[in-house]
Amino acid sequence: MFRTHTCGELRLADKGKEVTLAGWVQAVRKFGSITFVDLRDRYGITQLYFNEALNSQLDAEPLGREFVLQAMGTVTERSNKNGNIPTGEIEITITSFKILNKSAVPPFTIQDDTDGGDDLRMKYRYLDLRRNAVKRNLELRYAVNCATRDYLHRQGFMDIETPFLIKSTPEGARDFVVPSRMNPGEFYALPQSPQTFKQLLMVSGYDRYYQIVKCFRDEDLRADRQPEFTQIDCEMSFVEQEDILNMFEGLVKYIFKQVKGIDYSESVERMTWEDAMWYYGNDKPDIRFGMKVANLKSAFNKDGEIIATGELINGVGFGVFDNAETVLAIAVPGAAEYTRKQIDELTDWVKRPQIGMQGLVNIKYNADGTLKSSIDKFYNEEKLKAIAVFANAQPGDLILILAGAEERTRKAISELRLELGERLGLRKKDEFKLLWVFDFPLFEYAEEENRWVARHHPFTSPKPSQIETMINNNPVIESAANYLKHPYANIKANAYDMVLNGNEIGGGSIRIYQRELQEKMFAALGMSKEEAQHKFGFLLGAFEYGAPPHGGIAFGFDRLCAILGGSESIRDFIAFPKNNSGRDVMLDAPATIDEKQLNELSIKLS
RNA sequence: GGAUCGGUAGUUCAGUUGGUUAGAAUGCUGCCCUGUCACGGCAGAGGUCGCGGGUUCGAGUCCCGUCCGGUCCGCCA
Repeated sequence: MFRTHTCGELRLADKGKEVTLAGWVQAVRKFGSITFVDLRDRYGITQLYFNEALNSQLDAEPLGREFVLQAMGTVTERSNKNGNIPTGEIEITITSFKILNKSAVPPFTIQDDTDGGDDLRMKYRYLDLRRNAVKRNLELRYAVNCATRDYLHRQGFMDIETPFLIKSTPEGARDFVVPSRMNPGEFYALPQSPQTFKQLLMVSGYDRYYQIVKCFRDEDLRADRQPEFTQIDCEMSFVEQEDILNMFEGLVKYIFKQVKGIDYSESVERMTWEDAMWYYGNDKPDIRFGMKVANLKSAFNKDGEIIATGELINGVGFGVFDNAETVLAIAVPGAAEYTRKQIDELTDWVKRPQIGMQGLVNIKYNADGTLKSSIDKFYNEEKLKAIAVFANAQPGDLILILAGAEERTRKAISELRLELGERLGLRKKDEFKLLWVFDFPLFEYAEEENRWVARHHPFTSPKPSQIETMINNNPVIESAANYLKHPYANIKANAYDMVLNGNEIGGGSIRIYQRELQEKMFAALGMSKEEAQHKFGFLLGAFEYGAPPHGGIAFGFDRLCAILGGSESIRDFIAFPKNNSGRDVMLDAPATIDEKQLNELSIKLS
């Protein structure tokens, strides 16, 4: 037997027991003829005490960091206790020991606050994974996994595996492809999601399906994006949007409870996509804080009622506002006392190419009610006051205004809002706020191709009231400049996203389940009948054999874990992640393959 | 495809207007130490300043190119 106990379990109550421990040498502290060793395993650290009787053996077989050691001895009460670790009241007085394996000197310290940089840690990931900090993340991931399976199992969901070697489809992200040796010149694709398979399972009658499954997308990476990632993929039959929202906010609340001990008792907030865009400039707003966006240029409010705010800023000869398509403002609470330097710095921030604004207008709504702005030349105090009130500012607030083209300005004000929320400490890591965003547009206009693309995916159903609009109108866009006037631009989808603290953690839809509507959808996306049959014939065929109404959702598992763990980056919640350029620096993959392999696959490199 | 920050000892970093022998901490090696737990003390080893080119009397430092890594934009239904 290699061990009787782990390195994390012995306590004072075990005093006097004869035990055998096995683990890694965390640290060696030698004092003349006695030696202390911290022995570590997955469960904790236990101190070993080697007295003078073992001194000569230790001299002959010196211990180094990360050696694998088996040690036999007696559980003893310490004379000097260590309150910092759970086993700190005891030590093992060693009677004999055996080095099970030696270790080279590790390239970085195996400690919570390691001295290793990211690159090095990834290269030696198997050492990095020994560290508590990373281990805790993987434990959290496993807890989320268990809670998910537990909840879905109890709700009658079945885990059914779907294939990884499937067919490439042009819609959506780039596919990773795999050459077929037995079918020269042909390729499999790795799934971007099991979408069509889970829909086929609905046709087959497995009315509650789930899978915690790898998905693959050959697109550029980010801190929260990996080329292979894990989804909690779910689908249900005989459901409406409301059923799905209830079922899966139940799942997320259950995860909160099981993993974080949080009772998320209030109901999850809901917001239409239009409201999200209007008030936050963003389809995944962080609603942990306010600072809603005010549209100074619009003569209408969000509901189309005339409010004539455009009069506030137009017609005074301030070209920046007069010529802008959109003028958007946020009131930053308590920031009226920002210095010139701080405001200049914010101005530089919005001028960065990633944000791309020309400048930033500010109005200080001082605590004493006076106003001071960078546009005093054009607006008297009365007008400034009116703007401030419209932007929902209180005395003491700083109003920041961006002007420019609609899409860019919305995006910029959204980024600015998040940045200030961050700087003001309004985005607390331990505060969790869920939000459903729904009624997304069904289509998006793809400028390069002058056609419609599915905003979610081509299996998403339109709102029932708009099916007629979709069927009765020609999808062809006559004039690219006027695409917004096309009836398709206003069709809303039966689609919904779950947002957590400003991150999209899940998204789904009620699907199309009639062949005719699905064919119309493919046609709307510019696909010929033959093309649709060639690419999705299996699905269209299945829809002829009694497809039930169905819908579902998929959660980004890695991202959900990262947010619950208080991290921006998903890499530390994945045991073996890829780097920024999609490389595995430990394996040094991807790599070239030899001529023989290429020949077998009938592949010639260009 | 683009922007931006970084690359100096095993590791994490400092290195002034371009100027003597490139430093610190930590790790590593050796010796000393009977109660440490970030042990301590003494001594020592350790560098193609990512790579290539240029400017200069002289380059870790300036310029150009390139490779590698981080973050972001585009992209990611």
